[in-house]
Amino acid sequence: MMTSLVTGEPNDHPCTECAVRRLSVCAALDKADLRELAHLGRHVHFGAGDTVFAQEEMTTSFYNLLDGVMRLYKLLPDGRRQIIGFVLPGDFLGLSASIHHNFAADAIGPVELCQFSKSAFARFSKDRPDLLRRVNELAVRELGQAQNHMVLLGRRSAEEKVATFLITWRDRLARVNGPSQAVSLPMSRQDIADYLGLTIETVSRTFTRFDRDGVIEIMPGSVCLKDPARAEALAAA
Amino acid sequence: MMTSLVTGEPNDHPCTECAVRRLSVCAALDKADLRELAHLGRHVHFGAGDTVFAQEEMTTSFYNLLDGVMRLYKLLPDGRRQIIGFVLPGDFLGLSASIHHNFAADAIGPVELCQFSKSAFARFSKDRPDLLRRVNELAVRELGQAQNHMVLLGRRSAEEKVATFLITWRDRLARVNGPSQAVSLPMSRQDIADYLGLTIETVSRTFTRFDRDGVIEIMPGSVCLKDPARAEALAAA
DNA sequence: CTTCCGATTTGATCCGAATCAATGACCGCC
DNA sequence: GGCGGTCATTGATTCGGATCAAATCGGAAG
Repeated sequence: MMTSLVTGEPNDHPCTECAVRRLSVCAALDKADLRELAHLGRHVHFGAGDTVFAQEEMTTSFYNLLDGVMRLYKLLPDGRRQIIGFVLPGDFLGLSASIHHNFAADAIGPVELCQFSKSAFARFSKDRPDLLRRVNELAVRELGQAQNHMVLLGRRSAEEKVATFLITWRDRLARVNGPSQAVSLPMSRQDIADYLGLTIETVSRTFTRFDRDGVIEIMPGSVCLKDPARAEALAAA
Repeated sequence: MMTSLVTGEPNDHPCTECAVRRLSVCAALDKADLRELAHLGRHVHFGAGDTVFAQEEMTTSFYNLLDGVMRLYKLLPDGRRQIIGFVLPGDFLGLSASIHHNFAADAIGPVELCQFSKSAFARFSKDRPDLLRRVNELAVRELGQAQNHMVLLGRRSAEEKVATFLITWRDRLARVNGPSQAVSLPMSRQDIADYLGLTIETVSRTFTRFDRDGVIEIMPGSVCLKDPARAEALAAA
């Protein structure tokens, strides 16, 4: 847990060549600012299952995810877990209303992150309204996702939850990798269950039913969306 | 529905005397800026049950709630409703990731709002990093609330949901009105049910049980927290 | 004061998803 | 190639909360 590798002092990759720049918070910056920001960020690596930060831990850094997938979650004292989101390349990580994190973040597979000291980033963004607005934009987008997820958790059946998850996840993957019929699922069934407010058994049964009904085809580490229209109908209704 | 009363051209109240300033987005502004902002905002009134804006409606304004309570909700095509939050005086309203609202907002009782044209507010905030940071702060706080609510919706029992709601609502009221054992509940049982992902019957039964067990005393339009410690224990576990 | 009507409470029953319990598939590792 | 372990699937049963169905309350209007 929590073994990070710093690959290169300050930041040996010029941000101008960053694969996720157009998706990330950095899209708001011009060349000169990017060059300056490059000195503040460092690349860090975490292995599969590693915890990048724990709930209640002090917030010292912001992160941009460069590669891999992460899960964000909150734990109740008795061990129940709610996954509040999955993180994809380009997503910004670490905004918090307090000086502590109020959720934990794990690497699902190996991940690469661009890490910024919170105070350095705050100093850098202080007089850059474009960057502030961009951070705002990302926070508001996340808020919108959270609101959609509340509807799913509070008012949808197991079948609708799973269908909605597949469609939403496919669309998010498409923004990063381009569209594809194959939907890669790097997270475990337990992760999906904890994201959807279900048990692992219910998730598994629903996948199996969708497979039998020809909506999807289950494959190791992914599913193939055989009938996207039907899946979308289940998700919308 | 949607009949608003504009009380006074531009804004006849000086913002310096605004009762909710310390809670609102305006807390970030100095006297000169406040005076300028006063010209951009106008006070509007809505009656009990009025819809201030509907889901999918174009986003034209931001609002500060001055007085009263509102509900924010999303509807599914078949009529299922999820209330994603209640709004109290000082709360900022209208942030959206798109040009449309992605939820609807109703006045629960009569409400007073301070309305700003979105474009005018954007122009005003453009070169005021302090204000941008304050908007950010409020968005991040709301995001935190949404994340907490996801845990509640996904992983808590009916009893825990109701207890958590009472404690959280009491604490929010306390920030506006100061602490009190009486917890005013201006929203209907149906509203509470749609906020907690339950049915009205389950909410009612849980209230009744808490009353019988001496945790609360049910009163018209409010409850009295007889045993806050026990309620907090139910909410925490 | 009485009537009316929506909001709330209470009761009986049902059902979807959780829980409990094996079994089966897929790894990495000797 | 077999072994142990984790993760996923499948089946049987239970249970919490939903649904269906009446009462009952309480405030507004006359």
